Amino acid sequence: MPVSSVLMSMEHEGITLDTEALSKFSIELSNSLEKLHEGIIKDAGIEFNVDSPKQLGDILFNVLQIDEKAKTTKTGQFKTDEATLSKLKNEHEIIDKILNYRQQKKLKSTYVDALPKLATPTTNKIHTSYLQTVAATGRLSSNNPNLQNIPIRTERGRQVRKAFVPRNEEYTLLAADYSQIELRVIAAMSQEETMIEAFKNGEDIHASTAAKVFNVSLSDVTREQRGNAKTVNFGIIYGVSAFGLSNQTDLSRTEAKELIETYYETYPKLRKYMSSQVDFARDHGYVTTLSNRRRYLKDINSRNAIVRGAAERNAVNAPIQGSAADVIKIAMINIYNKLQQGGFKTKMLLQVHDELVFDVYKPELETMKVLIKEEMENAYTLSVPLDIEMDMGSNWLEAH
DNA sequence: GTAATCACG
DNA sequence: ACGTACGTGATTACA
Repeated sequence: MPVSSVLMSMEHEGITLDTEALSKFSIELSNSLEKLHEGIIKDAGIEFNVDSPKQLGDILFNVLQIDEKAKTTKTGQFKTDEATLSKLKNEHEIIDKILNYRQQKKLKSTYVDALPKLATPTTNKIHTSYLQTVAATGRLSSNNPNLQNIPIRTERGRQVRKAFVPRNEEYTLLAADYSQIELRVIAAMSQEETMIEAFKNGEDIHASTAAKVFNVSLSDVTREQRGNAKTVNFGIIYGVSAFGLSNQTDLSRTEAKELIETYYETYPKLRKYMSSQVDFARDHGYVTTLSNRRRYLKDINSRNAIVRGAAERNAVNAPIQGSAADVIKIAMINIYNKLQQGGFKTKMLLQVHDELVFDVYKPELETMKVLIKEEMENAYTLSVPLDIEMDMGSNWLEAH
């Protein structure tokens, strides 16, 4: 309940959009899309709707016969998703054009063209809605428009993020995000000393994990080892399988299985904690977060092993993801109250699961850096420190 | 209304 | 042999 008034303020405040930058970008994308579309039709040798996965699958696998062992979806259509197409990049020149077309079309229709239409004409501000009763774990969700999935991973995507700007010259955007909050939560909840120690020492957790599981010194950890350790660390939060890990890495099923086993030997309390969560769920029918939010798991005792397996992963993941959500909500309430009490002009604008975005009145900047960091790090006391990264700039990309 | 796809943490 | 990592929302095609 206390979060709701904070969300109301954030929704009402809105964030300013550089609509001119987006309309220029839209024209660029139109030109690029037209060329790609032309090339795709030429390669196919026949006119078809490139936006239809059904028609595209027919062209790729029946007409061009790019892959005789093409996989299908549960409805019998050929799969044409990114993972599938990426593997076929070297088989035909059409593939790369389709991947580029898809990416640019997504950016244009979902963000570049859609967002300016939602801006209030007099202010150029857009106002999302935050929902507290959608996500099963206690996270927020955002819609109309969703401002929790603004692109960042590709260069073109980052152009979209650049269009989120401070309200005027007197303000700067500041983004503050929790560093590895879910891993810190699982380390604290499981009381896994080795992992707690790594966080207390301010270590790079993925490198630290790699050093331990591959039995090398921290300075000898290769990029590949760190990458694999990072994937396992994330996988643990979701309830990894050897299959899932091998899918996400270059490791074989057997290697993935061995890595998971070594991981649990390195962090034995983690495995204990995870099975205790599953046991609790079997006995009570739900699991809880730090703030006692419950997630009910009706399938936890299902006779169907697939269904039960999914519920067991939920039993492990929900307390972690949900506790991280508890922590940031507490931080939001405390920051909001401080901003109100201090009569500051700075406003909290956005929440993206482990990140808060502020429009900071420049004369308040030094005060805000301290206040925000302090409140986020001390929102909840765990047996591991919470660490914040923050940055600022004249747009959301620079602030991130 | 559902499926497929893809954007984010 | 099966089916497999957690949580969302928007767009498009299509029945």
